Amino acid sequence: MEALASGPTAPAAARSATEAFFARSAHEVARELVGATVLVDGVGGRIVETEAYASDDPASHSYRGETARNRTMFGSPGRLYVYRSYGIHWCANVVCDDDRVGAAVLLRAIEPTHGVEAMHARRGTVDARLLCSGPGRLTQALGITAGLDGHAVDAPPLELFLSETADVVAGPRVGISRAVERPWRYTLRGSPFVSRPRPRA
DNA sequence: CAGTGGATGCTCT
DNA sequence: GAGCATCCACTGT
Repeated sequence: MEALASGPTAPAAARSATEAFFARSAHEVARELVGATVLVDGVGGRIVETEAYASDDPASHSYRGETARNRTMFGSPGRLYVYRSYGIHWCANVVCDDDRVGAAVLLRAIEPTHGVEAMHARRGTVDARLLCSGPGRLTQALGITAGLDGHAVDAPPLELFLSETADVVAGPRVGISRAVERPWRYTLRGSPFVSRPRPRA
C-alpha cells in the first residue's frame, strides 16, 4: 500500500490511495480488510474479524449525529476511531465514507504475527489465541488508546498492508442490542483467532 | 462447557 | 441514572 503523502493539514482535494480505499461503504471495506495486516510500532498481525457500522445504522455510534465522542467518524476516511468500551477497554475502528459520513469498520480480531513478545507482555496471557481475539484484547495487545484516535492508518506508528482476496464468512454482529439481525460481521473462514464462537468447521 | 456478575468511565436520556 | 460495539473470574453441572 502506498504511503500517505499528505498530512492532516493538506488540502482535502488531494485524496491519497488509502483514503480512496476507505471512501466506500463500510460493508465493502469490512470484507476486504479481512486478511489485511495492521501494525502499530511494528506490532500486530493479520485481521481475521471485522464488523461494519453504516451511517444509517441504529447500532452505530454515529446514528444520532455528531458528538464529542464520535467526531472522528464524521471526518476523513482511513483514520482510526478509538473509543472506550464498558469503561475499561478501548475499541478501534477505521472510518469509511460511502458518500455519507459516519460509517466505520470495527476491528474485532487479529491473528498475531508481528511482535508477539510485546503482545504477551502487554496482555499477560500465554495463550496465543487470546492475545488479539476480541476488540478490547487487540487494542491492548497493539497498544491502541485514545491517543491514536483520528490518526491515519498508514501514517507512523501505524501501517496497513492489504491482502489478496481472502475466504470471508458473513454473520451477525456481536455485543449490540439494536439491528442485531444484520449479518455485518466478517470473519476469515476457519480461523482459530476470531473472537466469538469458536469456528465450528 | 454454560451461565452469572463485577470492574469501570463516559455519553446520552 | 441507564446503558453500553467487553473481558475475566468464578460458579455449577
